[in-house]
Amino acid sequence: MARAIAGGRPTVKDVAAAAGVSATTVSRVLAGNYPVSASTRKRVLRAVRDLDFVINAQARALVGGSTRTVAFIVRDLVGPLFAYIGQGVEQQATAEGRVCLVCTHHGDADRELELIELMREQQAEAVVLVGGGLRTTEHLERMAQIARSLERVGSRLVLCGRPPIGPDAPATVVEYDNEGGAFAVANYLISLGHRRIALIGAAEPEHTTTSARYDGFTRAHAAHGLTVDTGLVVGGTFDRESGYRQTKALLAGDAGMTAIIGITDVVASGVLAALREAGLRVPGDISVAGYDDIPLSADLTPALTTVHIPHEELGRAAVRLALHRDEYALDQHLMLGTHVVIRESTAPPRESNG
Amino acid sequence: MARAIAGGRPTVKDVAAAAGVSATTVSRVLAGNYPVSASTRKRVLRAVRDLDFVINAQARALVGGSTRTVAFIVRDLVGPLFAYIGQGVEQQATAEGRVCLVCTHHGDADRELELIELMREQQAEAVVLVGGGLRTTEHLERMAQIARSLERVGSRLVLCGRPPIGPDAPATVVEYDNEGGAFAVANYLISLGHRRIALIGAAEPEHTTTSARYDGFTRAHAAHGLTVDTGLVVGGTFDRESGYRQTKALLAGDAGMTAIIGITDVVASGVLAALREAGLRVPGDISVAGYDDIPLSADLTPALTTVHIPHEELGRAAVRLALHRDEYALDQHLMLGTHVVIRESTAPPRESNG
DNA sequence: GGCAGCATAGTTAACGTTTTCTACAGGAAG
DNA sequence: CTTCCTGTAGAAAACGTTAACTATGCTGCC
Repeated sequence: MARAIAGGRPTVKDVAAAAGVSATTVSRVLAGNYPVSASTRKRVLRAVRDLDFVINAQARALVGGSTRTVAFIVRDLVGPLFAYIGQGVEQQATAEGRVCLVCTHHGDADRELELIELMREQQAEAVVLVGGGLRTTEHLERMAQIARSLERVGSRLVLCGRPPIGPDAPATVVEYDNEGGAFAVANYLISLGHRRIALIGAAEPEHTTTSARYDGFTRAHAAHGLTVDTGLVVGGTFDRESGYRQTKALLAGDAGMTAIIGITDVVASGVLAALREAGLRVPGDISVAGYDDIPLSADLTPALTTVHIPHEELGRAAVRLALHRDEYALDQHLMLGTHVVIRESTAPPRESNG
Repeated sequence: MARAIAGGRPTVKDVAAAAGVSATTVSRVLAGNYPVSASTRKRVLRAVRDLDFVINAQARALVGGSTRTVAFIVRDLVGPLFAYIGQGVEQQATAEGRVCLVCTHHGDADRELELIELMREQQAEAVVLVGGGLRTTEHLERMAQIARSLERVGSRLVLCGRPPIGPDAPATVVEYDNEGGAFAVANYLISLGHRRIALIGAAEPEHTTTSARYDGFTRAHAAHGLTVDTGLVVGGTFDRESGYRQTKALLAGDAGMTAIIGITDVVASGVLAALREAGLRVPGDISVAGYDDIPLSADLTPALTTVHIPHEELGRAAVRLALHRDEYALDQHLMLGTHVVIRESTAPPRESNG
């Protein structure tokens, strides 16, 4: 007892001395992987409590081979989308007895690479990259190289919500059906009778998220024998402000749409604000839909029809697949489904002609 | 090169062999803390690149003494409040060259204690506890003991957004003025002329956050010579559903309040929903305020008057103080200010009698 | 020319675990 | 009464790195 109060960190040796056994025996009592007599076990556990001993995870990892650590690298902790995926990662990691390292890169691709390197130093068993990234060939090649680097040291690169980097790169990929969700929501609006549907925020064709959603939007039109009026497809960024501004512009231009799809829920919230300001009622005068199904969307007025992404399962699956890649060897590329969540912001157009 | 492709994780020894030097020299080149000739350095760095070597952080920590790791333990990753504080923790940790471990306990106090233990195994330099916790003497005593345990191993317990656990417990505390914010918002409503103000969600008197807010609420009344009608102080959890249900109940009971304060913004969003459903206008018929100033509150209709908490600075300060506790020795208890953010959900009562 | 002092580099012993491998009982089987 | 397990325990090596010494040339100075 005196020792515990006096000294620094007690070690296995200290416990062994206090219990009158060898360090080996202490280790075995703690691990429970070797027969130890009941009386010895009792004495050891007593000493552990008395000294307030905890094992040194670093030392254990050094000899044991594995750190039991999963890293996740994310743009920001605060975005609802990222947070939910991160939540899934953390939960699954915890469920698998792993500890979670987290880093943010705030959209800086170079920083992202640095962080991966850092996680390699930390000997993370898996490195989960969350959210979209650059699609330049240079970046992809660097990423593939990193995937190989990680594989060499027994770790695993996991792409979560981001398309694969190449056929030969050893990486686990967990995507969601971005194009399918866009198809579904556009299809739903068309089925309601809408014929002139605007898509706001489809700016960067190189961005994987944007282009997949645009593709689904187009395919839905084609499926109904319609063609997309490119005048109704406008760009912008992923924020609220952008949705607001672009909606104002469309209204001013008298585009004549009966429905608007925001490229994300956040954009859609800006759309709603602009429409409200213009005195238009949703969904009476015009229907609005979003994408992502972030918690905000249920709280908007009216509650937003949107596309649900299985955020949390995305994170969980990422960790599960990566840690059990022997069992799931054939399944290292997973595509999770999306579906439309119908709320109050959509209705048939005023004069239905469908 | 062949070695890098063939083998497992290259070690300092492998690099040393490839560069024709000793392991010590490699270590010195990497650390840059000892003179090494330019030519040697070049050869070593070359070998590092060729072998795609990264240092083993565990082994370094084992001998070097420090893991350069900060742990933060939080209720959930997804709550906006926690996420922002977590963001602050992560940023400051990164700025200080530390790596961040994250765990969630989902409100389970025992799990929280387990996690602290786990972080002690991980040899985290600081263990940051985010958000309110229980205030029972038993829990406080256990917490104090943990603080001492951590101190013995050179780590540090940090309470972030939670009051101190006791004068003798070695812990860093970064609070925000919870009581003051509650006073301010209640005072503001009273000044507008409100006399019957409901407080929704003040359920658990043992919860630190709840009780501080209730105290501020009471003090504001007292400052104006008013007494709180306990019939207007109702319990519930911290979610939207709770705000919704409790508001319904108050309306049904004909409580006659002219303003409602939600214990959090999320609760307040439920309040707004219930009022809207009842056909009451905010702030025309009734005023509503929240607490926390999460991003959602600006997007609600009407935008919510609330109390701003310096979320991110809370997290940053927590890490800063803990890591530099030699410099900030006298300053290990910090109280950050809060202030009311007036938006559109509050106005004088319909028949002002103030 | 001898010697202090500096710039480099290497040797060796830690750090705190786990994992062989070895050891010694006591009991069962022959 | 050996012999051979089986149950329990310890000794020593290993994990990958760093830090405290030690060693070797040099340079420069008396």
